[in-house]
Amino acid sequence: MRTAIWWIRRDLRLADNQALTTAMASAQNVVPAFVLDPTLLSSPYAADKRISFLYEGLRVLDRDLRQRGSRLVIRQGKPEQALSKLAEESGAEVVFAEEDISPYARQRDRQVGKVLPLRLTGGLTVHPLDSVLKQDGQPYTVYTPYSKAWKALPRPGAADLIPSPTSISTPSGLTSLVVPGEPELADRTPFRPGEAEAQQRLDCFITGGKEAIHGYRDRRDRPDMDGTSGLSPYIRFGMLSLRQAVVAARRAFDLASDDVARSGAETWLNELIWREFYLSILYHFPHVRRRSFRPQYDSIAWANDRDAFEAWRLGQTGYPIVDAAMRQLVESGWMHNRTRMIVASFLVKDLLIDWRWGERFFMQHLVDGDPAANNGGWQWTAGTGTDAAPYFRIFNPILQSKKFDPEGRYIRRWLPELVDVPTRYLHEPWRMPVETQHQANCQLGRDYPKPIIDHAFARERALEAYKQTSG
DNA sequence: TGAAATGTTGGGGCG
DNA sequence: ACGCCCCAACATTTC
Repeated sequence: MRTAIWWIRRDLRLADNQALTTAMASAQNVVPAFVLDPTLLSSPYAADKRISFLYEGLRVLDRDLRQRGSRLVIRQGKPEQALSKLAEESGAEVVFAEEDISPYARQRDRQVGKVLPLRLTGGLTVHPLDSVLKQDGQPYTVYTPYSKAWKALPRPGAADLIPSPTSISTPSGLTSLVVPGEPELADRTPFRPGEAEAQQRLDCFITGGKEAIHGYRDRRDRPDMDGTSGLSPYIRFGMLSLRQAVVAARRAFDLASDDVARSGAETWLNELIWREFYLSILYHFPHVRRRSFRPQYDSIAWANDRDAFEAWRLGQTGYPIVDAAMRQLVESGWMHNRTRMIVASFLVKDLLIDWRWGERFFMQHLVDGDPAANNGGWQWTAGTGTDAAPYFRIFNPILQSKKFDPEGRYIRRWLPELVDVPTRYLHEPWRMPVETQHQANCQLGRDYPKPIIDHAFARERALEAYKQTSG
């Protein structure tokens, strides 16, 4: 075959890329193409910061391609139309792409498949999603048995990773749009896009000792520490493949000098498997995108108070750990995983607001926003999903705050109005005597809100509301 | 990948 | 010395 299109979607990398490799093995010329899809870019789930990260990532990918004698071709419009036109112009006979599994992606790919030969390859996951199944052929719906089955399969090693091609032959003369974007938006997140940046972060994480993956088990739950990998946006856009990450986890395991270090590597591997588990859930149960995995929970009598949602969204609930986390999300496009659970529990259980409101808001702000992982996380917290927390498992935002941000460094980082509040009042500032409020330059109700709800009351209300579903 | 309520145990104060 | 109470610490059960 003379020419093929490598259609890039969420695989912005040259190394370990099965779609690119297959295209190059099948055709002499490869056209790396990205389609700006208005349906995705103007979706109610779109996020400015995530799109900026994507656009910057495309610029970096274009530079990487040019170093190999190729270039990125950007087009706009409905993918089936844009790709048909590009195929015509370039003489491409086939389109290769890494499989994506969200309901929209699958519907989109069906449309493209109607007008062009579309060959989908693996690469989104380590194990193909229909290869991790129970004995009876049904998909797993509980994490632990899923992870056991996942780990029982042969795992890729370093030798299985596909190296980056040294040169790619691409026909000249094809027109390309300039990547749109506002770099100043991208600057407001702590993530610099690109495959090289992803590799560098991965290397630091794997070889960084007790401050990195080898301390991961003990540090990952502490939002006041730099204890996580910070790789989620890169995995989201395929600047790092899950295979690469899993191989690195193994390497970290082998480098580990004691049980703590080994369990750090094992814990991180489990997080990668969680990601794959939720991809599997969305693939096998696409209805979760709109509804509860367990139908009886679609009948919860949500309070859905708009003012309460506003307070949550703006980080004005009066619970410092919640508010700090929401400010972190909106300002940086990222939130620590522990606080994701805390704010989600607060929205769903304390404020009794439909988890879909929170799911959408997260998608509108997270640089790493991924439909499968985000949906899985929200349904887990809401107790409506697979492997769900039982409905009565309700986080106490004060205890969580004391436990995971004991000195309040995370709270003070994101809530400047509380910097001078003594630590003993920081997790529950409403207990602060008036005199202390003056000394701390923080008058409750003026500089920082009083709590919008009493947790003990909210807990009882949530238990009652969930009980009504007879779940 | 909770938290609260309830139960149990054991040390120490005290009459 | 003994029984009784209190309560912290821990365990178990319940939501």
